[in-house]
Amino acid sequence: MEEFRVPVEEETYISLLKVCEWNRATQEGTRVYSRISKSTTHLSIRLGNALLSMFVRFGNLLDACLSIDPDLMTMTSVISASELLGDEKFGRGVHGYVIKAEFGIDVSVNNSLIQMYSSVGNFEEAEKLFCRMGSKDVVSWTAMISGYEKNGLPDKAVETYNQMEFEGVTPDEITIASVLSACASLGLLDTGIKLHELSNKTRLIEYTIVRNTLIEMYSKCRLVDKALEVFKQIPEKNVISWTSIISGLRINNRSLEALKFFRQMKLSLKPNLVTLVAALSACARVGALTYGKEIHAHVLRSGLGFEEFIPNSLLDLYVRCGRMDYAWVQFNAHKEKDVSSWNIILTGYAERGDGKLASDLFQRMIDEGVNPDEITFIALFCACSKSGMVDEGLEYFNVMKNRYSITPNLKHYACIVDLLGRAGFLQEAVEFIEKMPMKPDPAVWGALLNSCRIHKQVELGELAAKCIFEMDSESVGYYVLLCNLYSDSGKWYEVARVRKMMNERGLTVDPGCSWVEVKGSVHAFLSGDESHPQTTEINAVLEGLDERMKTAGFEIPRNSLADKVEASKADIFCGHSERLAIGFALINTVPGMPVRVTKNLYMCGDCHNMVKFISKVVRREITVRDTEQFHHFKYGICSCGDEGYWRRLSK
DNA sequence: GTAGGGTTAG
Repeated sequence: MEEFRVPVEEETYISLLKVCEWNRATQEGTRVYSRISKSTTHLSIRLGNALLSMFVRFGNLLDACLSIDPDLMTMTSVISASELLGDEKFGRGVHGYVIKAEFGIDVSVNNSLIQMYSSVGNFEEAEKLFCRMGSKDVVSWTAMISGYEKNGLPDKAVETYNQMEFEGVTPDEITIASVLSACASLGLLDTGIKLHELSNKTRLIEYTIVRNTLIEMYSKCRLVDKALEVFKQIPEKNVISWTSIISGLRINNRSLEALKFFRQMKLSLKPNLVTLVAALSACARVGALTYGKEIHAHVLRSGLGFEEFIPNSLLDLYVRCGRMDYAWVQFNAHKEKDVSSWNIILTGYAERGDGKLASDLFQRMIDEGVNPDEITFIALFCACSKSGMVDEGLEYFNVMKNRYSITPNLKHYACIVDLLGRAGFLQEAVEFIEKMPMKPDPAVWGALLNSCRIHKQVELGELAAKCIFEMDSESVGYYVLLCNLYSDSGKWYEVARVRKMMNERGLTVDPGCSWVEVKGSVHAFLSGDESHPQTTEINAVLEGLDERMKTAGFEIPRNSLADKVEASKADIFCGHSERLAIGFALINTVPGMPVRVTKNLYMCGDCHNMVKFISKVVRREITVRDTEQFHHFKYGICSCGDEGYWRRLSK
């Protein structure tokens, strides 16, 4: 840069600073700064802000602060800049300056300080400031509420909101949005509904942000139809409205509908990264490989292929669709792999019951200098459990605590109970639970109950169930497990008793549903649904296969449609919908083409047998991904160890 | 004349 020969106007400095800032020209920028500080003793606010903005972009906050004689507005900018960069130390420095320069009575300055402290998780400081503030406004309250909400303390957020209401402060749309978000994460439907009513009364409902968070709240409280209703009422839906409803449907197991909304959205709006991640997640849940690949092509074309969560979402898509080949291509193409990338691919092998490969991968991950996190170990425990690698699993449990200093949480304990129990070490599993340093939750007992089902240990299973229902009598999954334990053990009277209990408590099991992709689009099959136009043909194919199985000397699986006496076998909650999906795929695809099915429940033993047989006689590879694992059928053999490790043990 | 604080979706 040339020396300036003429007196330079402020405007010129500002332009120069902007050029340096945008070109990240640190040295030149610093030279301009030193020239400015030599040529003038007084900085105008505009010049100060330009300098500040440049230094902030360079990450040099100290210079940023020293370069100016800040006023109130500049102070708030500096504070929010330090929050943006997560630099609490600097923020504290500014705080000190605020006190010295007597800015401390300004509400806005204090609000930004509260925000800064709570966003770095320093609630002690934020609360202290908040309490000491002579005059608080709605922004101060909202800063506290959203601070709690975003940093994992949603209950404190709701509490603070109640306090605010008590003190007679009127909330605005941002307050409502923040507290609704907290209700969403807590599943506080009652409070959420009250806020909805309040929004109607105060007309705050007119703000799209309020409706958007209502969509989130209702979705997370499992009332996705209510969310749809709110969505329809938004006159000008923005990207967040669409993304909220797409992910709302996704988390309520309505991914196919979610994709429908995604398509519709694209007619009028451009999806952003968050939308794309939600859409990819929906694709992954229903095995929509072709559509997912289209999105992949689209993100590559628009240069977003390696932005933020996109690479890992794509990886997850391929793993869940059972395409480990694509998954590896994606994994290797992604240069900035993080621990999640490794976790996704590890989970893939865990779901396939490939403990050996998972443990090799774990070693590779360590060798490449990636630090495992708690999810890594959950994946590892699952892999070990499904492969019967008990000793290895227990060893990882020690390694996790001792080498990686990760304190086991309830999920880890549940995994270990599963590891021991599945392998038949039920007594050890019980002792393990007794020695836990915290109160076992329903999931821990659920792992034991599942093991009891596998090993037909009715009495111990009943004990586990009793512990579960004392804490959680709402989750249907545990009733299903208990029913299956009884039915596997031939205790029909008990099965009927549990089912009656479920009815009395108004609990229903999701209907069985299977998805299959044929010629690029996904078709859904509900168990027992005969409304599909090709039902007759599908049934004919399945009956034909039944015949062939009979001739081949197989035990004939019962036909789900003719299934009248329900509580008579281990598969009462399977629904057999995968049979319909497979039948449909066989009719509509060319011979030899692999069939990939995804289902929302566990696959029962009968279906497992039947699919094994089908894969043999029609000479097709058939993949069924159920809620627990992948079953890859080929030549009459399943990848889960023919009948699955746990199935063999239970015989 | 303009500017600063709290803002929803993964």
